[in-house]
Amino acid sequence: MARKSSRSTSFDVAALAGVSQSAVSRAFTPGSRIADETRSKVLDAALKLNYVPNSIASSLTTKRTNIVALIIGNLDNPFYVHVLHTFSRKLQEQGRQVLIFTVEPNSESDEAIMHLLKYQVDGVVLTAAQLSTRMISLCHDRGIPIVLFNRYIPGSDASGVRCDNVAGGALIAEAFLAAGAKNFALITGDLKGTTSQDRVRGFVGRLLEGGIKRSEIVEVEGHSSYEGAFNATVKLFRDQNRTRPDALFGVNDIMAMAAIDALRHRLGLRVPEDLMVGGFDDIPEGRRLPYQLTTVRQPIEQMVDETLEILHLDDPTEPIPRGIDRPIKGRLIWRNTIPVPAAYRWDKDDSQS
Amino acid sequence: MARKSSRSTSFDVAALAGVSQSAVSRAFTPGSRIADETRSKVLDAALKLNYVPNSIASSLTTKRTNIVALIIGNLDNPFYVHVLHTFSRKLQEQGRQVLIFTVEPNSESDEAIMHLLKYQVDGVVLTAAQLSTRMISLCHDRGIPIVLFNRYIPGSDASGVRCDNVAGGALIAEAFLAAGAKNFALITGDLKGTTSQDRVRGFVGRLLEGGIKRSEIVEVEGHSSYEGAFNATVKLFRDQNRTRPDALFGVNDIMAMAAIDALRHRLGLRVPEDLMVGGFDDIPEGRRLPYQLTTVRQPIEQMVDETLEILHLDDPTEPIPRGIDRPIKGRLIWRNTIPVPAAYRWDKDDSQS
DNA sequence: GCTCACTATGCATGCGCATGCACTGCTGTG
DNA sequence: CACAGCAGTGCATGCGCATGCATAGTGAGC
Repeated sequence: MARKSSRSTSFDVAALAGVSQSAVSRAFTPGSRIADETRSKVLDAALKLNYVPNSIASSLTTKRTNIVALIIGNLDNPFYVHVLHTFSRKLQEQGRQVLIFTVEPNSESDEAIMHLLKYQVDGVVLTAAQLSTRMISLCHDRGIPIVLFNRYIPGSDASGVRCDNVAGGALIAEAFLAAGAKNFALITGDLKGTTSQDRVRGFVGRLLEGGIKRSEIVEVEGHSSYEGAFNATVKLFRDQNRTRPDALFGVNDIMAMAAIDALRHRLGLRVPEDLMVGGFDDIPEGRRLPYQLTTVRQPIEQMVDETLEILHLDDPTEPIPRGIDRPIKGRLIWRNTIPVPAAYRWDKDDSQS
Repeated sequence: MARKSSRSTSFDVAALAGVSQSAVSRAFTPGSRIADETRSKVLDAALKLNYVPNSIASSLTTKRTNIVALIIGNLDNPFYVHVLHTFSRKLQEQGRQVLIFTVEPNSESDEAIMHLLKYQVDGVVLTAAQLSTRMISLCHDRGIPIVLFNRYIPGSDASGVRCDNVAGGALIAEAFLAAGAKNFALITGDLKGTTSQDRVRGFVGRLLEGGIKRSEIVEVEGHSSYEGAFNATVKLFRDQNRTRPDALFGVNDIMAMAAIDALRHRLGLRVPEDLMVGGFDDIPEGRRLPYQLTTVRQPIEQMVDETLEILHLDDPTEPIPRGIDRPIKGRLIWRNTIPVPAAYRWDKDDSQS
């Protein structure tokens, strides 16, 4: 049997049910005017014929595809996998689906945008990738809302939702200071990304307030990968002629975990005894026994909810929201890679949720 | 400005370029008869108008959406994330996109199928989820090829690509035997899934050949999660009145890593000195220093390639391939959680690729 | 019993593009 | 020089459905 064989249409169903094609259409359109009796006649016929409405065809008239594009640049980082999962779950609950566009981490996503425009998606979420402002207006002009997730483009009218990374970086710095650290180091991915940038800024800023003028900042080439951070850590501690850092901030959990592995298994140092480590994201892997990483939790659920709210998928007549910036506070999760100062002990949190 | 504002159509472009709408269509259709001069006139006009072909509309006539549905049940397992990534990358190279359908691990994906049928996808890949045979024929009847990835439904005419899990399980058993293990245990997820089933079968089968009649099999409730395996390991070694196992097979890397964490950090045992551990999948996380997991590598690239080959997306007139079963051999990767017997030392492999 | 208001339904049309067919004009061949 | 052959183009149509509009049917109110 060749493909495209039997795909019954609303006309087939109409014929079998003894009604008009419009009736079939209405039977499958919630909130449309149709008698219960007619609807069930239609549904019966549809069942017999294995009819499923062709949403491609309906998109042509409604101008809604119920598809949301998700541009994702770093599936190696479980944090973004979690983000993807959360979007997919929440959108499915609304009867929408995620169309994935994978791009090289930190590369331009302009090409992805050109492709997704073809698919007439209802909205775009961009995570972990760069984007030119021209593309933003291309989307806006065509009435497609786009939200940057955990990044922003200063001075553009693109809307975005992000963790308050400056405040988050400061939380780690504060934890280090409270735990009595003296010499600070930081490992980050590409500083072109606003995410890393802000975390570094928040961290260094808080240190300055604490009277620390100097800290070692290592920018890993490429994106924020485990391997990059591992090698950077080894290098950092091998080349060291000056005093060894006693506090290391990995700008995300993956990098912090890589640093811990390098410290323990390559450099023979103990965490947190010889050196404390802080991370960022709170990925499930960091909660595991070998790590028990102290980190800043990004409230993914809330961030996704805010993103969907800005996208306004339910009401395409609304003007596209421009220039919205929703920084959401993260929360410090005390575990075992930073010694908990007595003053903080009450809110140590090791929960899984 | 309201949405849906300016979305120019092929007619607009045609008008500006001074040609007919058909010419515009042809200008964007590779391999279609059009003079170079006309094409560039059209492309110029299109550029001016920010025209992008509406692939939804074209799908209506061509009956091709260039969308492939991927049903995925377990994004917590990096293996499947890698699978997703590979599919997305390879499909994008062909000008196609992945539409994601996330389902609960090991739950029915029948509902997902009903939804994806609406989107008129060109093909379906199903990973890590159950499926009724009724849904298979529903897809087949409508001319939509579906390939089961790493699972199969015995006796159905669904096609599938999978790692040869029986042979893979046997590889681990063989490694254990060669390393001199005497008492065997195995931790697995839901045995309803053919993947776990086969790995267990291969493992136990090979042990029998080696004269081992008995091994401890622990089936973790729910899906193959880290947490489940961790708790199961603790329980297994605490409740033990008999001789302690000296070889533990985690039916996938995540579970093996969970077991290692439990053994080391909860039970105070050393791996591989007190007890050797084998995994399955070869996820990047298992290569890291704290684990260096000996495991069976699933050749993802090849499996994805075979899947795409079976889907035959380029040639929708071909009959749908039915009942194909492509078991692909995995390869044992020697690392450090099973002591390498002298006879095997030559092929120890620690490469990252 | 008659009209009004409203519900339920059908008819006709258009969404944006691909494509079969007809037509034009041009090149090459005998 | 005549005509076949073909590349290039436009016209018309249909893909499957949603929806505005017209109409038939129903019940309520006087």
